[in-house]
Amino acid sequence: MEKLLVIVGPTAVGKSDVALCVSQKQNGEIISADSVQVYRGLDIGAAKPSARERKLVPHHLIDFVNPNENYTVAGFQRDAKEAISGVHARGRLPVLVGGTGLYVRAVLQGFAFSESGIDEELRNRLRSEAELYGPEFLHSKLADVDPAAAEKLHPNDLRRVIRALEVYEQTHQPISRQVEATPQTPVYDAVLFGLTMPRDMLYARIEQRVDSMMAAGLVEEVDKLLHSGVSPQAKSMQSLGYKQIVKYLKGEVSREAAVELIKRDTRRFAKRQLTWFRREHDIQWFDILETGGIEAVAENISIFLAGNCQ
RNA sequence: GCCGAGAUAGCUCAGUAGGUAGAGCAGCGGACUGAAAAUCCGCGUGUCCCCAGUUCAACUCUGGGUCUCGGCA
Repeated sequence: MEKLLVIVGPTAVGKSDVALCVSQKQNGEIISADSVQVYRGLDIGAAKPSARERKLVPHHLIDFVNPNENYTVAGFQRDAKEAISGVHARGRLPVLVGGTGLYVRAVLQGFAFSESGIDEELRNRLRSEAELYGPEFLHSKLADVDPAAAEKLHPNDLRRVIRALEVYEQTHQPISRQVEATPQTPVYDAVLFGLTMPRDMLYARIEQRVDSMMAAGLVEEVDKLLHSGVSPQAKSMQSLGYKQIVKYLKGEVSREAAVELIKRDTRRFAKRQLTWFRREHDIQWFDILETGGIEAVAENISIFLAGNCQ
């Protein structure tokens, strides 16, 4: 089984810095597990690693998707697998680092996605049905064909209700079949590390980071993207920082209000990430404050690896 | 200094003919298998400024104090 180092944690906790440090110590290459960093041109808001950092350690799965395209987990799973093999082929250690929990899990657990892609037409049809008859309508429709899935989903969780219906209509199988099809044994010989820090400190870092993104020209970046033809409706533009700045550029909110919104939504996002990763098994957690900073954490991870790599 | 208004959740504020209190925002917890930085669900977190008094019972009434904000000086 291929070895894999995984570093997860909430946004702004310092994952990239730790990963950079560990990768240098361990002869590693970084594979970003980040649903926004994949998009070209979304630099400041996505907090992409700098050119200098990318020169120091090779980074993968950054900057390779057109921001008007819709990238998905299935694509990420495929691309990540390939990237991981590539790193191994070079005799180096792949370091999967990122805050997109679903992407990480899809790789680690080898989710079995069906061959059929997304049927946009079907999706749009279901969406307009929901608009016409309300979310309850779709939910009860799902209850007819896939009662188990309906039971697990709240009628208001339109995304998932629609997805479950899509799977049923496309494959005539309940969505739970996908879950059953995922392998029970791990796909990689993975060691997982989770980074955290006291909540108030994390929030302070988030606010600081948003301020420096603004100072670095986030507004100009979004403006440029829109002018170069990126649709404000594009998935990439729904990301934190972009969504709110688009609103500002449209004149719907003031600059100050947009900044506050970004901060608030990023705090909420960090909380959701923590909830997600808390549930993940076999994570070795490091509190960055308790451990004594980025370098100390990286050192600890290296020590941990040394003891576990035999 | 005088006059007036106020002090209740992290913030802005509502409220109780006396029976230990509730909205919005913020926050906290949770779910999550092809949009996931997305989507969705749940939860008031409180020395009701302080000290006395009246009362079976005071956040509420009375007295005193402290602080804040207006106005006049």
